[in-house]
Amino acid sequence: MITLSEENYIKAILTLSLKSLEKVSTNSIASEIGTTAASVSDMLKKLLEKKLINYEKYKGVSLTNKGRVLATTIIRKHRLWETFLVDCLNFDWSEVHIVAEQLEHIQSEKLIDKLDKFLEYPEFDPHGEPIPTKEGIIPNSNAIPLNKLNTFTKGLVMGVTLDEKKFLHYLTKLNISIGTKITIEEKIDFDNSLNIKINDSFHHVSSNVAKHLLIKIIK
Amino acid sequence: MITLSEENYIKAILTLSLKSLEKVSTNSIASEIGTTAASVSDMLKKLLEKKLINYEKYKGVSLTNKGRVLATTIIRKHRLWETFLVDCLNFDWSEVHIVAEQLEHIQSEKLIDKLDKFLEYPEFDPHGEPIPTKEGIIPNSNAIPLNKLNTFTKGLVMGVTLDEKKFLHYLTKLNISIGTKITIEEKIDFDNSLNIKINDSFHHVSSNVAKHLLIKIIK
DNA sequence: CCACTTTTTTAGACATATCTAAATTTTATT
DNA sequence: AATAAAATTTAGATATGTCTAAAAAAGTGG
Repeated sequence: MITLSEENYIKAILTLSLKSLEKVSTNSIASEIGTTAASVSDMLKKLLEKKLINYEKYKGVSLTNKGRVLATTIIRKHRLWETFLVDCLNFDWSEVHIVAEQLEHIQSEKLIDKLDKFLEYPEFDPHGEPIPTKEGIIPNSNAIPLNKLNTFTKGLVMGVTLDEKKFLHYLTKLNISIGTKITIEEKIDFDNSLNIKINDSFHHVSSNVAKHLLIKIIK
Repeated sequence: MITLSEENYIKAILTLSLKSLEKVSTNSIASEIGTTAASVSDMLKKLLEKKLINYEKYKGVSLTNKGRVLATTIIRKHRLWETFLVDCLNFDWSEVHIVAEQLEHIQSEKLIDKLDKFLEYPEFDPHGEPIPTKEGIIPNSNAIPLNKLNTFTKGLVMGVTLDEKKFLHYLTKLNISIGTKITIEEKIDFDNSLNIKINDSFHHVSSNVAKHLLIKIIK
């Protein structure tokens, strides 16, 4: 069972992860949530225990795949509820946030699927932010395929353009999922394959893999 | 600030109050909520502190006016959300309860007013239960005016049919509000006035007052 | 490379909400 | 009215999530 408080931390960690390449710091989480570094430190132990984050003392935090899926789901719920509040209930877009912060924690997959359908599968919330899919993918405007990036460009994986079991399985093996940080280390002219850095380890991927990975450039 | 847990207790107390004339017992609350009598005992102290209940050790519980208003609001929210789930999202009426149990605790008066409007001010939820008004009145099907009741009939005040300041002020003075238990002690033929028992004290009311009080007969 | 600053963690409290087991009060029965 | 049974409360624990203050680790500049 994941508590409301844990959900808020996981969401904050994703939000911060999307802003920079660095691992997320205890202090940044504290200021994002509006609490103390001590409280964050306590909570990180619990989140590690539940395998929602990767965490070493004094070394910062990143989300595990499980954590990323959870965080994305919460953001999906938040943005769908915001859409409902503005489109159906005629709320002003500026006042929906606090209400959606409560609604995003309602536990019912069925509810959110039915709400999605009722709203006719909106792609963007009232603030223009993309609504993550049921599968945990954050559809992205500024995301471009990995093979179009220049050497030494850094970016975050925002989604994939191929929904094939073997492909997704391969990505998992490479430790690539939504939100994973990738740096282009070298482009090989011969076959358009790439040497890339995934988190802290180096890998080689084919052009065919690269063209199906959507990346948002950061920093 | 009222916590989620406190809201659940207050709601349970109203539910039980509407079923019988007796003061609500610790054990009945425990089985309604699904907890132990010890936990209920602890919580009752907190609710008394917050002036949401009338409570004396070993003597049972009743809601104060403040508590009744809160409880009615929660039921209003619950029933409006159930209506939304069934009418808009095509949930089956049998599966909405657990989701509505979560949604009923969302804190936003504006949200519930707008939802009410969106649903076009429904009078009954999908289970046929009346939806309390914004003012905390539980509209009632089987409620009849106090002056139509026979001697020694017992009932609960379900609403009023006169929305006049002086009238409501007078009811407050008599300690009458939604959910108050009334027994007809004597009907006076001369002017159709009544001697009634309100909770444990006796009062005399005019025919004019009696005809504007809606009562649901119990037991 | 050593001292200073910043960041992070730990230690120890506190509040909420729950539990089990024991004590107390009320109620029912003989 | 005494005693047994039932209901209720208290005592003492536990778990979550928070805090302040102190300790420890990491980073920074002369």
